[in-house]
Amino acid sequence: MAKELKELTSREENYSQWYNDLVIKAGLAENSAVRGCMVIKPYGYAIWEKMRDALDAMFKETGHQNAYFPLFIPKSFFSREADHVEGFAKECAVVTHYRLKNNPEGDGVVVDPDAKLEEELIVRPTSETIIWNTYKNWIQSYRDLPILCNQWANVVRWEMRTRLFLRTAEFLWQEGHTAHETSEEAQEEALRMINVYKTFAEEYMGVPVIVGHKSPNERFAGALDTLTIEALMQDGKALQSGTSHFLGQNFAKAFDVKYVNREGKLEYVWATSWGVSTRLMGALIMAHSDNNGLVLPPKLAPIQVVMVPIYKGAEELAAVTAKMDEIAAGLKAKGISVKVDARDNVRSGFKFAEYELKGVPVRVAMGPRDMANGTVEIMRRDTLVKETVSQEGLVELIEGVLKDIQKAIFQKALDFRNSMITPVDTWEEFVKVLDEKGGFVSAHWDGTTDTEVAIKEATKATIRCIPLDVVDEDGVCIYSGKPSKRRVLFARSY
RNA sequence: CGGGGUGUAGCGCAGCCCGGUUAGCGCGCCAGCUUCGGGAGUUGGAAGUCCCGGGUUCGAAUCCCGGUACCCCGACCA
Repeated sequence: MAKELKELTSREENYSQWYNDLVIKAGLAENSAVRGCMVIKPYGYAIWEKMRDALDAMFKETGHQNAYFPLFIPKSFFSREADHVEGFAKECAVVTHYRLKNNPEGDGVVVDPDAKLEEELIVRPTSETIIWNTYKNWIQSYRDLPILCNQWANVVRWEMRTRLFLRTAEFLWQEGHTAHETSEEAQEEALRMINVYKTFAEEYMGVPVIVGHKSPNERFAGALDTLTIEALMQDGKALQSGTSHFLGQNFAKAFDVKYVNREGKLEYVWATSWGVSTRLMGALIMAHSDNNGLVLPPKLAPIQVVMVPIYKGAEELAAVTAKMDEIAAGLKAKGISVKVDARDNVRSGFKFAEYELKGVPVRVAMGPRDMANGTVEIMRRDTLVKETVSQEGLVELIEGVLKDIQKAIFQKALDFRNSMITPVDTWEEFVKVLDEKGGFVSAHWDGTTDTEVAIKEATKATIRCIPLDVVDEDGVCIYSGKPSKRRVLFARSY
């Protein structure tokens, strides 16, 4: 394996290839036999579980409950909201039959033509329609509101081009679907949840994000407003990492969901939906990793501390691992996840490289010299700096180092991100920055979809968002020269 | 869906152009000995429907036709 692991291509050569190799070699995921789908391996799934658990706790903290809705959506449900159909029609997997039979003309099986469904079923690309069809039965009065549900599920979108984690045909996600009495309440909910995502991205993933509104052109199909968190990858491309939508009464109208309000009158309910997916895994990998492999934030690392014994012979190994087990017990008591790797079929140098590839935040190595001196060697993954420290007070030291790594990788990503937001005022500058520097470009835009589309065609850059904290400032659109009231963020993106 | 590339042992590849003994190499795996503070050395061993189907030929990993899967680039999208 030694040589093979070294073959991680450098980021500078081909970022996409590097990312793909890293995902596969670090044991996170691989392509499945089914076109565009992925197999998430145990180590990758352990990271997803960490993310899922942290998010789930935050959803519950904000008053949400989990539920589960069907995988299959009758075609007729799907077509009730016009914008929604248009947004998803091109990428739906469709179930047309319910039975196979032995091939009468030879080997294998064929679809039984007698088993054609009356109405085709769509494999959910998102669940608004089936959920709103259900909510119709749940809601009659203002006393039934709000409904604050989330579901953890898989969805299928038959994308033309796929990339591990970033865009797969099937992906895992959570989708929140809420129903409210008033427009204001629904909008507050949408804002609350995008801020939950921001907190999660920054405090757990260590990935700084910009919160803002999508332009009308980039909005979710069927939404009145889409809020987004936009992250920046190390190659200067943006990644939409989570969205929260104010759906207005569109789905309530499409599925006829009315409630009796406090004045005794029938009214359509107001809705939101919000989601993040396994794409966050891609964000995590691309935001922090280096040419030695993954760099995981301690809060999401399946293994936070790995202990590698250095020894000659079985006796020394036993002695060193006994001491390590003792230290590990102390760490575990503090809630730190530790692995003592006492394998004797690979050498310690191999283990070092392996855990670096997997992004384990802290490595502790101990050999006979340390045993004699009462020390250990400790290395942090983010800086790769090694230090020999006393075994005395080691648990507290490691606790501190983990916190420090969590902070440091966020700060590093934040500094990089901030250095990659470039204000420009002319079209020439705009094109130049996109081509030569990348990252976000802060520029005036006249607010029209025509201009946005023209810019996209000319440069491949899209409006990532209109930041929530944008300050109003008079200017002229970099493309059309028409007046503009504020800057928006453009970038090339995944 | 268009352009380019790849498919040969668990993994990474050579061989193919120019058909010809028993299909090789590195890593990994199994056994032994020596090693062990940054991806060990050595000796022996196991492991292959050469992506699938058809064709040409005395003979096909190699040539021809068809299919299929994956990767990169583009259009589309979270």
